[in-house]
Amino acid sequence: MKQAASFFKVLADEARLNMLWLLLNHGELCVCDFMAVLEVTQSKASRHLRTLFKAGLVTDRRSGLWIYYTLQPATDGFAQAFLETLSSALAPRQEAVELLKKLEAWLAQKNPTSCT
Amino acid sequence: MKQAASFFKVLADEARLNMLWLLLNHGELCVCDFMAVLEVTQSKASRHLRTLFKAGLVTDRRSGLWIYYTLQPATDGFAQAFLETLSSALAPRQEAVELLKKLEAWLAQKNPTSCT
DNA sequence: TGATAATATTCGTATAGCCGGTTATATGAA
DNA sequence: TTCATATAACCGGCTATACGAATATTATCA
Repeated sequence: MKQAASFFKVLADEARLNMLWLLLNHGELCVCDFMAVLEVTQSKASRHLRTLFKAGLVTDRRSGLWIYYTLQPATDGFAQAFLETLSSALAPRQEAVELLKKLEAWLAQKNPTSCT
Repeated sequence: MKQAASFFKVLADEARLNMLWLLLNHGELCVCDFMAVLEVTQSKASRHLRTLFKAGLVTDRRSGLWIYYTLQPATDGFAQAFLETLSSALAPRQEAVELLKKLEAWLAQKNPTSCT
């Protein structure tokens, strides 16, 4: 039960929910993608991604200067079930749809070798 | 998204998860039932039940001195989906099964007119 | 009315979590 | 090696939340 509570603590933050939502719909994203799409500071983006990482919900992969984050597949069964529910619960929401649009727009115009 | 985050904040506490789990498996319970089964102080039991109430997850019904709490049916759709997932995710857990046993034992020996 | 039982609320405190700004680390390029 | 970029980690400050103890509220009963 304690474990369940700490899992929900990880979900209990808007920034982290946004990040999970993006990752649920787009394989691999780097920190600067989150910064751009969610309009958060580097400090904030990195911090929350590490939280997700420590919780075992995402993995990272370094490629040069950039670090890509991905959803960690089926770690837990418990987490798996809730992420699926989360995905379907968010999908119909206006706000969630907009976020994905914003992500696509950002990726389309992003310089593939520089974040700035 | 903000709304989703605050929903998970409500779930992000062991005491509240325990309470929801009991309510998912047993229609109506009064505050002293939670105190006995979860072995928490009156203050703690009442406080967390009010939190669930304010979040719209449970309703209350007064009968004499006692106040009975029940799951609020299908308020939200969002909440509904997660409570179902929660129920199936917890069901196979040893700890959760034990809690239900403890609840049954308590209800069986409980004096129906007095908590003490 | 007074006493008692069940529950809610308040109070003071302690802990946990979030934040932006700053610094440290790692990588690649000149 | 030096410089620039991307990211992580650290540092105070602030806010939110949890807790037990004490108190208030509400309902019942004598």
